[in-house]
Parts: sequence; C-alpha cells; structure tokens
Amino acid sequence: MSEKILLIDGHSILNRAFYGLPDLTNAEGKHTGAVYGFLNILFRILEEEKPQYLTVAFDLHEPTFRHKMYEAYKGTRKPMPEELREQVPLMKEMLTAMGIKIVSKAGYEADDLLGTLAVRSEKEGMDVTILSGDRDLLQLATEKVMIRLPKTSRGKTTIENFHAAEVLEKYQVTPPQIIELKALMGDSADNIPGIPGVGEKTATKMIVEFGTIENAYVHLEEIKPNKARESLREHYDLAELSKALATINTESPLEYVYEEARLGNLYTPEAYQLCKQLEFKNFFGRFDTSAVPENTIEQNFFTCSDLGGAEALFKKAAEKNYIGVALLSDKEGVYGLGIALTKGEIYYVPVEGLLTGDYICAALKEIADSTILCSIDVKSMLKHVGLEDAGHVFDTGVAVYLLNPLKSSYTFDDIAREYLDGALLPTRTDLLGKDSLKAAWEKSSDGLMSYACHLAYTAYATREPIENALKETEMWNVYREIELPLIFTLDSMEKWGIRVKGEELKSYGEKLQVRIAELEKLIYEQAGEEFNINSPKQLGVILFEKMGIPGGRKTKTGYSTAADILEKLAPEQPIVNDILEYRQLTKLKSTYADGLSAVIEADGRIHSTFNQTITATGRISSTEPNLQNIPVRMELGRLIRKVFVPEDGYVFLDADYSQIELRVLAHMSGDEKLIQAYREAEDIHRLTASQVFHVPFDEVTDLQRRNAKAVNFGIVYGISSFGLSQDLSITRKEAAEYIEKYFETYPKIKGFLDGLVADGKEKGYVSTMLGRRRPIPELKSGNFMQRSFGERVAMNSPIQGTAADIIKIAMNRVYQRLKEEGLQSRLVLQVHDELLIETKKEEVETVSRILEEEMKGAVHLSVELDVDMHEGNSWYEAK
DNA sequence: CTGATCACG
DNA sequence: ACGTACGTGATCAGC
Repeated sequence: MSEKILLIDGHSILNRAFYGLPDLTNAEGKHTGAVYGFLNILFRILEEEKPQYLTVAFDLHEPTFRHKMYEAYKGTRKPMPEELREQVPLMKEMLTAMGIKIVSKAGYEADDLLGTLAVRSEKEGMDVTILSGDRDLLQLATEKVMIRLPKTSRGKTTIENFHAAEVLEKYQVTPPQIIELKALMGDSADNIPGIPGVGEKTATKMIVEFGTIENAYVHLEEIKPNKARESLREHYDLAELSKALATINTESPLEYVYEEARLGNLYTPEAYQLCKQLEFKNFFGRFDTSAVPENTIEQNFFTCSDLGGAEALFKKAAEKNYIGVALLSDKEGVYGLGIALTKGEIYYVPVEGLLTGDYICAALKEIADSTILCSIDVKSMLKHVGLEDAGHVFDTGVAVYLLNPLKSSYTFDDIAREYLDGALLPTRTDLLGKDSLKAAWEKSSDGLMSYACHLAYTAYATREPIENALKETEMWNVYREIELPLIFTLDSMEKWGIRVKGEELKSYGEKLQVRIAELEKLIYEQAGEEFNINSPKQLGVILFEKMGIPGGRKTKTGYSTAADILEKLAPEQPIVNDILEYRQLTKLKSTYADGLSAVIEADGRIHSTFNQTITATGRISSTEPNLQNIPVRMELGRLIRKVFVPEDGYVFLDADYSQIELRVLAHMSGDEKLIQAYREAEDIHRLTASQVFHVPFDEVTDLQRRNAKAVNFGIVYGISSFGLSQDLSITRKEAAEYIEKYFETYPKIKGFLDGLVADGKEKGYVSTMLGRRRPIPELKSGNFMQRSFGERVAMNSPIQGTAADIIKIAMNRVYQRLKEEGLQSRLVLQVHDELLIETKKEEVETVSRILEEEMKGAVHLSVELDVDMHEGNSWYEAK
C-alpha cells in the first residue's frame, strides 16, 4: 500500500468556507466562520483519506510572476473582504498549532506549490490528493493525483473528485488540455482574459479537435464559427498570455522535507486553547483534555463538608451584599452547592452526611433574605429553594441571553470569557466528562467540586460587568421588569404542571393504531410491495420511480415528499391521500399519544420545562414535552386536548390575544388606516380585503379574505413576493401586486418596515417596543440569501418580540395577582398568545376579570388589545 | 448527528 | 442571478 499525501489550497478553501457559511463571530467579535469551515472540511477529508502527509499552501501577498503578467495587461485583483482577510493569519495560527506544515513562496502562487509537490510526490510513489475550490487545479490530475473540489449548495458540502479519467469524462479533454480550455475561455475569477467570443462550447470543440491552441492556429481556417476564428486570429497574443496565466508551474524551486509534513497528533493543547478562544465547541470533543493545563483559579477553592464549617460559611455569606451560588441539582435531588463570597473565596459544600440537600436549601433561603444570590440558572435553584422575591436574585444566564439572544447555550466558561476579559475557564466537559451531576456525585468526583466553584465564581465575578452592559444597552428595565419576575412565574407553571388523563390518551392511541394498520395495508397494496412509509427516501422511490408520478425532485437527498408538494403534484392519486392520512395519524400517535403518555409523572400531571433563554425574538419555548404545539387546527388532532383536564373542583380558563402581532404592527408603524381598521372591525382580514381590493365590506369573497389574511401574515414575517406566492399558489407577479396594493392601503407600513431594515443595518440589531434587542449579523452579509434573510428578520423580530414582551408582562401580573389575592387558581400554560389557568370553580369570575384586566392592560397601544376567553372542563372545551 | 417532516404560534 | 416566508421542538431514518 503506497503512502498518501494531502495537499490543500489554503486560500481557496478558506474562501469557499467564508462564502459558504454564515458569518460566525466569537464573543470578542472576531470573525471565525471561514476558519471553522476550513477545519470542518479538513477533518472530513482526513477521516476519508487517512493520509500520512499533509501540507497546506498559501499565496504570499506579494505580486507573483503570473500576477505581474496579468496586471501588466489589466488592473489589479479584486480585494478580499476584511472579514475574510483577518481570518488568514488566524487560519495559519491554527494550522501551526495543530502541527500542520504550511508552505508559501515569494513569487509563486499556492497553485504552483501544489503542482510542484504533486508532481514530486507522485514521483516518490505516493498517492496524491489535492483539495481546492479552484477548477484550474484539474490540469494536475493523473491516475495517482486526485483533485477534490468541495461544493457547497444549500448549506451542505459535497465533494467532486477527479482523477485524470473523471476530467476526461466531464470535460472531454485530458488534464493538461484543461490549460488550453481555460486559456481560450478565460476565467474572470482567476483573471484570465481568454479569447473574446469563445465560450465553453467552442473552446471544448476546438481542443477536442486540435488538442492544443498552437495546433488550432495551424488549422485556423478549419475552425467553424466564423466569429471565433476571426477573434482567435486577432487575439493571438491574448491566447499566449492566457495560456501562460493558466499554466501551473510544477517545477517551483521549493525546499521541502517530507518528514516535516508527516501527520502527527493534530489535537494539541495549543490547538485546543485556540479552539476555545474561537468558541469552536463542536471540535472540543476531538481533544484529549485530560492532559491540558487549564488557566484555573482553583487555588482559591475550598471544600466545606462539616456542619460547623458550613454554618460559619453561610453566616459569612449572609453578610455580603451579593454572592455567587451554584446549586447542583436535578429532578432527583441536590448534590452540592458552590458559593463565591468574593473573587478569591470560593467554597464547595457537598451533600454528604449531616449536610443534607434540605439543610443546604433551607440555609440558602435564609441567606437570600439579606443578600442577593447570583446564579447562572436561578429557575433550577427555585425547584429546591422556595424563594419568592425577584429582588433577591440575579440570573446571569437570563441576563446574558438578553445581551445576546442568538447563542444556543449559555455556559459558564462562555460567560466568563465574554465578561471577564477573555478568561479561559475549563468547560463542564473538562471537569465532569460526560457524567451527569448524579453520576459525578456518586463518584465523589473532584470535578464536581471544581465545577460548582467555577459556576459560583463566574456568577459572582460577572454580575457587575453584566449589569453594566444591561444598563448601557438600555435593557436593564426589560431584565428587571420582565425577565427576572418571569423566572418565578415560569417556575410556578412548571411545578404545577397540567393534569392529563393517561388512560384516555392510551385509548386514543389505540384507536389511531387501528386506522394506521388499515392504511398501511392499503398503501402496500397500491405500491405492490412493503416498504417503510416513514422513510422519505423509500417513499420517494415508490412514488416517483415505481409508480411514475411526474414532477418529482426537490431536496438534495432526493425527492421531496412533503405534504404540500404531494398535494400539488398528485391530489387525485389515492395512494397519496392514504400516505398523507398515514403521516398525520402516525404523527399524532408517536409524538402526542405515545410521547405525552411517557412523560406523565406520578402526580398524574405533565411538567413541561419553559425555557427562557432559547429564542432569538424573546418568546419562551417549551420542552420535554413541548406543550406549545399540541394539535388544534385539525379536528382529529384537536381531540387530544380533551385529555388535558383541570383538577377536580377546578375548570380551565383559556384566554388568547386576538391578532396581537398585527395590532403591534398597527401601533408601532403608527399607520392611521390600520389603527382605524382595528377600531372598527371585528374581522380584520375581511376589512383588509375590502380595502385592498376596493370592494364593499359585505361583498368580500372568501378567496379575497383568504388572500388578505395571507398578506397580513406575510407582512409580519417580513414580506416577500416569493413567499406569498408559495403560500397562496399564485404567481410571483400576482403576489407582488397584492403586496403593493396592501402598502397603498396602509401607507405607513412600508416606511415602517423599511425603517426597521435601515435601522438594523446601521446599528446591527433591531429592538422591540420595550427595548429587547436582537442582533442581526446577516444584514451585513455579502451573500444575497443571507442578507435577505436578515432583512426579513429585521421586519419580523420587533413585531414578534414586542408581542412576546406583552404576554410576558401579562403572565407576570396574572401570576402575581393570583398569589397576592390568595387565590387557589394557577397559571399552567403559555402558548405565545394564549394563557391557560386552572381555575378554582368559585374563583372563575375573579380570575376571568384578572385575566382580562392584566392581558388587555399589559401595555397601552394605539389599538386595543383584544382578548378571547373561554371556560371548559378540558383544554379542548376551553379553547 | 443531520435532514426531512410536521405539530404549534 | 442568487432561492425564501418568521419563531419553535419531537420523531424517525439513515449515515
């Protein structure tokens, strides 16, 4: 087995990664996307190829021979965007840290070095793989030299591979003839002028026929298209120049020692540090961190495992103005407590012997009377410590979420790095590995102690800078008035949970199963074979190949079998309808009937988790299970809501805002016509239709109303004619006309939306009415698709986010009033614009008044906030 | 572990 | 020319 060398075209791959990926930045604002993408593809290729040698070639930023020749011909190369330029040294630093050989040479391009090394290595008897984004390199392909060209389409990277044979197959010419082809066609990206009037087709024909440009000149008179012949005759100098430009020099005088390029351990401590700095979390797992020296503060950690010591510690803690705490706990119990009294006095109190979880939690509650507990996750602490006053806690996680709601998680090492001057703390995985808290506790691991202390330290040390940041960004009010109290509201909802009739859920599932089995049989009969209906891949083959339904194709992995596609393609096919019904039923069974059954707890209730730090817009989300997507639109699914019932002696009161987002739009835009519409109309979609289509209110057709409704939605989503046309199955042109008419009807809306985009571009973020921000880095992207996305987000986020702020205010007030007025009724669910209260029967009147007052009065807008309310003995009845 | 699909607002 | 509606989470297939 011969040895293998991997040669990488550094700039070219970095370039691909830069344009193919969203613009990532780390906490310091350093651009990292290209480096990340480069590493991703590097790791992938290494795993596939397993080479013994590896070298990355870079251009130097000095003009090379080939540049000079070209620049003499015309101008200079186009500049590299700054966001990419700054990543070049970073990339080299990373490669060096990983012990990877880098080559570059004054006067030579990376291409030349790659070509030179490829030729040399092949002579040494090696297999060669060249990774580049540049098709020019194809001239180097042989039987032993493979060129790999990564292509990113729709976010997914596929790689095209070329030995000499594949080049011939795809381009009809040999690899050396690629040079001739390029020279004739030209390549604006590579600054090769080419022959005017000669494109890919003509060039290929000429080279296939004559082999080389020189030979083509010999046979000039035989060249077919007259235009090409004359152009060629006229531009012989250009052909010569182009050929020289396109030719890769395979004999560069490069000093190169193979041993220096031998692949060793890439996952060095230096590389790990760099990955941490750049926040490449996905790569952390690749490093063996056991031997990595950490920048630690551990010398200040003390364990306090005796009762007397703990007492003294708690007493001291109670005298501080604020302390950092980390209660290590899960559903099953409490494992320990980290306490930071100052930046240097950090203690760990394990649950052990006389120091029980209950004791520690009781102590914490008492301490909170006289000091502020700063924690990265207050809600998890509330599960065990019955605090009631938001004034006595500081939630680092929620605060950092407000400052940047785009992150997918808020870990202490991230928070420390961002708010403590780049401090590099070990990660949870560094300290605990893959162990759960419980597992670590059972081992009495030192890691657990260190973990608790690092958490407490971070919460303590970051409080001030984070508080300052909230004030500077004018989000202190949102934090204090909305998010902080919300922690307590959500905690209460989670603790109460919602009662579910397990038996009925089970029989609902069984009922579904009967029909599912019938459908399965029908589908197999029609298909003529048994297959996995749940596999889009298998299903696609059956429908579009075996059964010959026309018009397939859509996704990168094969045919799309999504419901809307199938409905448009073959609404009359019985098998399609059976499949759609099958899909619907299996969804209901697996996600809802079976899924919900599995999470009913011993108290007969489901306790979902409401996450406060997930969404980019400020909404909350619900997990394990998600109670915010229980079916309602279709009757069969809606029936599931019958198993959600109040406790005996209670009923449900369900209250939802009517079109809150459109009302927010009316208010924020200040459009008098839309505001007036809301003051007048019961049915805003019908009124919109009547105004947009200039017909009397009572004569609006169902179709007109439906269209108007879709436009209303579209506006809120960040309108685009394409999106609307998809939704309504109309042409883009028609959709554009609707939108235009809408903007004519409500003249201030367009200005408002344009203003949001302009504002977002200028500031880098957009804001809700209450000051919550969402950064939109995509607005600055050079990529059309990403920038357009940014623009839609700039239009949608302030609206969706303001609505989220409003219902959060309402929830907090409802929760507070139920508590203050000593009522037994309780808030149990929030579904974005809807609140569900498990209401004591005697309190129905009081509670409905509270709901109406607090929901309508949460904020004052120039349109009324309308609330629909229903009472029932199940969620089904109350909705 | 990612993509496709589909449930909700 | 580019290729899309905004925001979520759970499940299943198939690498």
